[in-house]
Amino acid sequence: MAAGRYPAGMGESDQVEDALALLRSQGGRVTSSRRLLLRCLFDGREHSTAEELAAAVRQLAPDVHLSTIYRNLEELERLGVVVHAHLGHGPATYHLASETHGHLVCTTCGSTVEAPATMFASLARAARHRYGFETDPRHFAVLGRCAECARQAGTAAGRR
Amino acid sequence: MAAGRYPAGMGESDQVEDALALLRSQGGRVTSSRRLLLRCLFDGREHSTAEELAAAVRQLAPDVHLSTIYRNLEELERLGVVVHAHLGHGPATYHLASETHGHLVCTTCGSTVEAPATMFASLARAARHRYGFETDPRHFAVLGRCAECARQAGTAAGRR
DNA sequence: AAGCTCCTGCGAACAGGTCGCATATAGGTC
DNA sequence: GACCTATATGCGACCTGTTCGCAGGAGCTT
Repeated sequence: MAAGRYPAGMGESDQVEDALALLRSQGGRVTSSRRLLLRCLFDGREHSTAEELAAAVRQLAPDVHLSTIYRNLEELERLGVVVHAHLGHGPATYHLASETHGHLVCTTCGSTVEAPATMFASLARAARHRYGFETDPRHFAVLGRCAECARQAGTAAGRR
Repeated sequence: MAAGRYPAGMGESDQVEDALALLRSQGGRVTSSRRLLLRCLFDGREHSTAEELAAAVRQLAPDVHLSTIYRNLEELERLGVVVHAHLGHGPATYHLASETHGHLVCTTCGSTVEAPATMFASLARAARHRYGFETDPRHFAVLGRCAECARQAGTAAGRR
């Protein structure tokens, strides 16, 4: 689980460099910790916490500090490269802004299901219509019970 | 803002006593801090944080400790009397389970709009249908921009 | 190569929440 | 009403997730 996460191919390098170019164009500087962080974001699984990203980055650069990860994530978020979402009670998770989707988080087992933005379309329409509220489809976290946990709860029903 | 929140009339007393009876029927004990907490929950505005509830309770019983508030809220949640929800980045907010609704939280100004559960019906249906996921309509927190902030952002558009 | 920024490591601080412990108190029993 | 036991409470310590201030280091411009 720990090994084999990072730089496998070279596919995402372009995207990493694109993001770095954007960063530079805004007066930011290209540093190795930033490049590594971006690489981990593009390579790793989605929904990484800051801690997980720090661990991944440290496999190649052991001295990168957690606070640097946080600061860089904040910067990347300002640039629109990544977004974070709060999935339940734990730490925030970060993923690429390009992979916009909602999250269905199981409060029983903690698993998360990604739901396409289209699933939220009617809700977004209703919110706009009734309240003038513009929902942000990136930042969704809908809690409930995943199929498996719902089934188990159903089986043991009447208990409580 | 500080004065006049608690025990105004006697209207909610029945509900408070109902909840206490439920508590007692489960082996719990009726204590003054619990009665006060319930009263604040019924009287106060919805979406109170633990800290706010503690402040309200302390107006009548200054020695009630914050951890007691947390423990009692946890207990009341287990009994299904209250629920908590996470509205954005701040502390969790608690409200009566009977007042079930979703929340639209403005990420710009922090205001929250309560949305009836019906607004989430089609989302809930889609989630169940596609993923077998049973959404919990009490625990929603949908982020975005309220009408006012959206308008201002629209007015100043092209900036950023 | 110098110099001005910006970035980083580091630890301290912070916020929100939880826990363990000794003491107090609710509420059943005699 | 006194007694007893389980439950609640106050209190402080702790924990997790995140932010901040600072001094030193490294990118980019000239």
